[in-house]
Amino acid sequence: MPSKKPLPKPVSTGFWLVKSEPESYSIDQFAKDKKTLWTGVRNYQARNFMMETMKPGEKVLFYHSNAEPSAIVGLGEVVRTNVPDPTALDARSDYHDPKASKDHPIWFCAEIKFLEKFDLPLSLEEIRRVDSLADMSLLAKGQRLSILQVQPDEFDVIMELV
DNA sequence: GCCAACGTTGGC
DNA sequence: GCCAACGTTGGC
Repeated sequence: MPSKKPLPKPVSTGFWLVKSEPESYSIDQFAKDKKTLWTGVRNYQARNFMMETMKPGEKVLFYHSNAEPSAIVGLGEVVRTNVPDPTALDARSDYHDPKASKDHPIWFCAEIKFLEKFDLPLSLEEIRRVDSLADMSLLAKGQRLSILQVQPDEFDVIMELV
C-alpha cells in the first residue's frame, strides 16, 4: 500500500460560483470590464480549481459576499485557465508573494468574461429556502472557499429563479 | 463589530 | 509531526 494518497483532481461539474465582496469587485465593475482575470486567490484548493479543473466555456455564477444582501448577482463564462497570477509578481500589489517568480509563479488564475447581470439577484436567504439547493456547497457550514463547484441541476434551478 | 470556522505558520 | 497562535472569511 502506498503511504500517500494521490492528490484528488476533482472532475469539473461544468458550473462554478465565485465570491467577491462588492466593495472590492462588484458585478457592475465586471459588466464594465467585460472580462477579468480572477486574481488574488491565495488558497491552494481554489487555485487548483483554476489550474486544472475549470475549463473554457464553463459557466460561472457571480456571488456578492459580505453584502446587503449577499446574493448571486450575475453570470460569466470561463475564457482561459491556468494563467500565472500577475499580482503575485507585482511588488506593489496587496497580493504580492515574495516567493513567486516568473519561472515559479506559484499562483494561477482564470480569465472570466461577463455574460449577464441578473434582474432578480438570488439572495443567500432565498437560496436557503429552496429545497433543491439545500446541498449547495455555498451553504455548507464553515465554507470559506472563494471558488466553488456547482452541480448542473443546481445551476438550472438558479437560472430559473433569477 | 463579533465571532465561528478554517487555513497557514512556525516553534519545538 | 504536533499543535498553539495567528490571520482571514463571511454571516450575522
